[in-house]
Amino acid sequence: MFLQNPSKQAAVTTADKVFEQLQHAIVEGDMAAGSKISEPELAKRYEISRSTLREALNRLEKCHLIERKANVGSRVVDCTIEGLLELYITREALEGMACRQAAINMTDEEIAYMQNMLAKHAGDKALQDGVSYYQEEGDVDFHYKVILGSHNQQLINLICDQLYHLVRMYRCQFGMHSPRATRAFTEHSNIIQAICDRDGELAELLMRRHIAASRKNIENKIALQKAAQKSEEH
Amino acid sequence: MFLQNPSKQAAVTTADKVFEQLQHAIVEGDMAAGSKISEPELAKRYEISRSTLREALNRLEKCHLIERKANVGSRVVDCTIEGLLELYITREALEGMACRQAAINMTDEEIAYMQNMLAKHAGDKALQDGVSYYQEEGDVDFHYKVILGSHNQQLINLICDQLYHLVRMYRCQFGMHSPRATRAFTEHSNIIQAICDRDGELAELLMRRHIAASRKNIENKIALQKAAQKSEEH
DNA sequence: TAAAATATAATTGTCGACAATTTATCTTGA
DNA sequence: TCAAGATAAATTGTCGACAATTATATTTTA
Repeated sequence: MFLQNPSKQAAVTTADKVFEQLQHAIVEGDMAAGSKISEPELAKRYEISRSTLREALNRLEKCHLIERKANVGSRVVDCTIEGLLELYITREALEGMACRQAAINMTDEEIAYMQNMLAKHAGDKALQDGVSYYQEEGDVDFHYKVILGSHNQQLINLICDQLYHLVRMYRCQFGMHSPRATRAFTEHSNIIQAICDRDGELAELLMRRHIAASRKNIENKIALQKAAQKSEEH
Repeated sequence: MFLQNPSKQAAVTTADKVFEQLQHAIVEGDMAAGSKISEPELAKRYEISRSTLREALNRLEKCHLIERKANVGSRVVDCTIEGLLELYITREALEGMACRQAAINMTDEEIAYMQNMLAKHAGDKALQDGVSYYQEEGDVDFHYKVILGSHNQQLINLICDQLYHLVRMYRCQFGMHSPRATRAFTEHSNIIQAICDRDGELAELLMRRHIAASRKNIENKIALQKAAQKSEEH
C-alpha cells in the first residue's frame, strides 16, 4: 500500500502497549490535561512495574504529551490557547515544507492514490451532510499522507511521530469540528493539484494558507469570546 | 541576560550528567556514527547501573542522536549525505518561521542585544582572519538566539533542544568550516535588520535563503565529488 | 496567631537480579 | 561443502527493593 509510515512499528514490548494506552487516555482526556502523574498509582493500575511504566512515560515525553521535572515528577501537558496557536505556527512551517517536498518527491502512483482518496471523500455521504467525519478522520489522514509524501524522514518523524499526537489531543479536548468541512475539501483538492503539477512553491503556499486559515479561525473565536466577556463585565 | 533558553535546566540527576557526557561523545565522534551501543559495556564504563544508563539513552533518543529497536538495541545515528540534506530542509522550514516570529515577538531590548552581538563579531579578529571561530561558534549562537527570539516554546523545543545537537554532530563529523564566514556575516546582518524593521515576511525569506545557500553549497560539493569519481572510473 | 523549624510520609532516582528474546556457535544431514 | 536446525551465549526487557529527594504534617517559638 502507498504512503505508509515506515518508522512506525508494531508495539511488541509491554512498555510499548502501555504507552499506546496512556497515549489514547491523554489524547482523549481520560487523563486530565495538566494533572499530576503518580508513578506508583499508574503502575498499579496497569499492573506493571515502575520501571516499565517509566519507559512508557519516556515515550510520552518524546511526543510532548507529558512533561517531567527532575525529582518532582510528571504532569500531563496542559492545553492552552497559546499552546494551540504555537502548534499551528509550527505546523504551518513544517507541513508547508513537507508539501513542497511532496510535490518534488512523490511518485506518480502515490499522487494517483491521493487523488483517489479525495474522490472517495467527495462521494462520501458524511461530507455531503456536512458531518464531522471528514473534518476529524479524513483531514488528519490527508495531512498525514501529504507529509509521508515528502519522503523526508526527518520531517516525517517530527510531524507524524511527535506533533500529531498533540494535534489530536487539542482536537479532542477543544472539541474542534468546525463547519469548515466543505471548504477544507476544496483546499485539499487544490493542494493535490499543485502537487500533481509538480509546483512545489504553490503547493507550500496553499498548505500554509490552509493551516493558517484554521489558526485564524481560532483566533477570531477567541477574540469574540473576549469581547463578549468584556461586555458582560459592564 | 537576554535570549536564554528557559526550558534548559541544569543537570541534577546522574542520568542527566551521563546523558550530557554521551551527547558530547556522540557529537564529537568519540562514539562512532552508526556504531552499536552495548548497554552492559557502557554502564560499566560510566560506573552506573543499566537502569540509569537507559534513562540517559532515552534522552539521547529524544534528540535523535541514537535509534532503538525493540529487543535488539541502540545504535548511534549515522551521518549520511541524505540525512544532512534532510536536516537542512527541516531547518529551512523551522528556522524560517522562527525568524518570522522573531520579527513579530522580539522585544526592542532583545533586538538591541542581537545588534550588539553582531557588532562584536564584526570587530572580532577571528572573523577578519577568516578563521573558523565565527562560522562554528558564532553561527550556531546567532541561529540559536534568533530561534529563542521567536518566543514560541514549541519551535524552541523542536530546534534548540532536539535538532541542534544533530546539527552540531554533522558539523563535527563532516568538518564543516567552509569559507562562507564573511558572506554569512553579511546575511546575518540583513536578517537582523529585517527583524529590526519588524518585517516578518522578509525576515523569513532571508533566513530561508541563508540556510538554503548552505545546503546548496553542500549539494554542489557532492556533485563535484561524484563527477570526479566518475572520471576516475574511466 | 503566624511563621519558622523539625519530623514524618510519600515520591522519584538508582541499583542488582531474573525472564524473555535475539545473536552466535555448533551439530547434523544432504 | 553448504544449508538447516539445535544448542549455548549474550543482550535487552521487566521486576522488586533500597537510597535520595521532595512534599506534607507537626511542633516549636516569637
